[in-house]
Amino acid sequence: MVHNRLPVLRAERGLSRKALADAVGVNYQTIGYLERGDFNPSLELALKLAGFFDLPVEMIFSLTPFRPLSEAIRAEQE
Amino acid sequence: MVHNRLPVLRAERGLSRKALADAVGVNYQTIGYLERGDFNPSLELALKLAGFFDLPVEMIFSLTPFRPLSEAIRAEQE
DNA sequence: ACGAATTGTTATATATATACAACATTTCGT
DNA sequence: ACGAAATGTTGTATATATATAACAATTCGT
Repeated sequence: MVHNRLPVLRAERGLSRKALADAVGVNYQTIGYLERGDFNPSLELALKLAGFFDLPVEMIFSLTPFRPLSEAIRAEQE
Repeated sequence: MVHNRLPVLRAERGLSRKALADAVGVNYQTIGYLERGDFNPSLELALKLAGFFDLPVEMIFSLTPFRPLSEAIRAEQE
């Protein structure tokens, strides 16, 4: 199972699913499936999403659960 | 289409396809398909491969063609 | 409070990734 | 030079990702 930070990243930029879907060239419902964890993106889609958010793939998708970004930031400040 | 550096990385470590396949938990022929570009790995497999090689996904898989590692190293030395 | 946009969900169809088997060809150790 | 391991390739079967449609529920702008 692959965990993802799509909902947070999308929310942070105030994007609708449709807007994100258009940006990476997939159907808007595909984004919904991904956010709900119904399935994982293909590698190609993952790379496009990483490109769009300008983040490494690993910061968006992970084999182990993500810490909430808020926590991660606090931890980093020690 | 996704480009990949699997053949180089595997060769560099003197691994057989079977050894790599076992390490990431897939059939050895799946590695063959990937190296030949017959299809792309799932995101899950890509993350496992990145973990195995201890490299970011983007250094193994890319939407744009890779420069040969040898060239990339020379370019970096300028 | 209204309508419009967004989201959640279900269903169907197609494309793609993976497993597995079988076999020919190539490479490698001794 | 021999056998063993590794590779390339083809075919079949199954699981998963994506597109699309349809609709109910929710959120948002005005």
